[in-house]
Amino acid sequence: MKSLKLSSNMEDYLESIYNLEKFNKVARVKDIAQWLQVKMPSVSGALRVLSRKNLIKHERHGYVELTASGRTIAEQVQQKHQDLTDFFTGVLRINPAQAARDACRVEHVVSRTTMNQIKKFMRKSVNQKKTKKRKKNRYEKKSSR
Amino acid sequence: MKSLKLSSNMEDYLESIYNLEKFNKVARVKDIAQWLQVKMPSVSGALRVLSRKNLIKHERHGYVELTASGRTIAEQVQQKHQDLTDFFTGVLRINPAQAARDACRVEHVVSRTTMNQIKKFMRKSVNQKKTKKRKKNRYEKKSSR
DNA sequence: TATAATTATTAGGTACGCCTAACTTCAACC
DNA sequence: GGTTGAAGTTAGGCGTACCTAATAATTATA
Repeated sequence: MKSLKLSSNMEDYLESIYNLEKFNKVARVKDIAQWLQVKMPSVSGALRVLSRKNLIKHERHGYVELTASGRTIAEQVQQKHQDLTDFFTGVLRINPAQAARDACRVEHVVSRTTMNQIKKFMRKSVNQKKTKKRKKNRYEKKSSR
Repeated sequence: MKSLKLSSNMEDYLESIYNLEKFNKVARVKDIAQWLQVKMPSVSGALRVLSRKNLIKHERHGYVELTASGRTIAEQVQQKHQDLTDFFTGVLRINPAQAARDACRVEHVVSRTTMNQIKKFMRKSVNQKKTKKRKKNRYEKKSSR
């Protein structure tokens, strides 16, 4: 590994490789470009940087693969993405498309502290909803008799 | 005005000028640099850009002033900042310092839609708290008799 | 297997945003 | 009124991240 802190953009590249490996089995330059809405030369450049940091393995004209450390980072970003999306749709009632767009940008700038509180909040609000549901059901049963 | 969409960085410059005008009466290059943790030449460069977009007025070696349209943008960003900070501290229970840091970064990437839902959510949760408080108070009175 | 189409890379250029070093302007003080 | 220190600017350079155009490698097809 070279430097520690990764730019938002490099995180995006890792995340897209992670997703492509998951959905397409393999990640290719063209697919990464399409996923991130950039041109292929931009991907080539980024892959060189990520290779030097030992976050991916990439041989000329070959598939792109995450290394163990690359995967770890990708999973962390991906997890933030998922948690933020859930929070935006489930708590803030934002439509899924917009929630995904916001998550994509927020995931790179939000602190660990805040992510933890978001998750804590969601656990709490899930419990509250369950309680409400139980109450509501009881009420409905009563009134339907 | 030249182009419409402003970069995060330029928004930061506007916001800092806005805050300095508010707290120091006037905004100077040196203070902006200090506020944003950059060097003075970076500020000079940014001010040239903002001038060309008619968002600030700035004469060589003089104070920096927001124009009407610059002020409008600065206020919008500042408002987002405030709302996010309130949300982070009030709803997510994040400590003020961390909340401010997160707000600084999130304010540039979060959508209008999401900001609106955040505000809606806060209004709702304020009402719930009031209700809870009323209930609690009633309960306390009862049990203290 | 030669050719065509697709995929990937390299070369070179742009924009942004930061920096240091060197210079200018301003204000304050002797 | 000249000197000096602080504030501000300009010049020039660096890193990131994108692009187009040209070239190379690979894969598919006739």
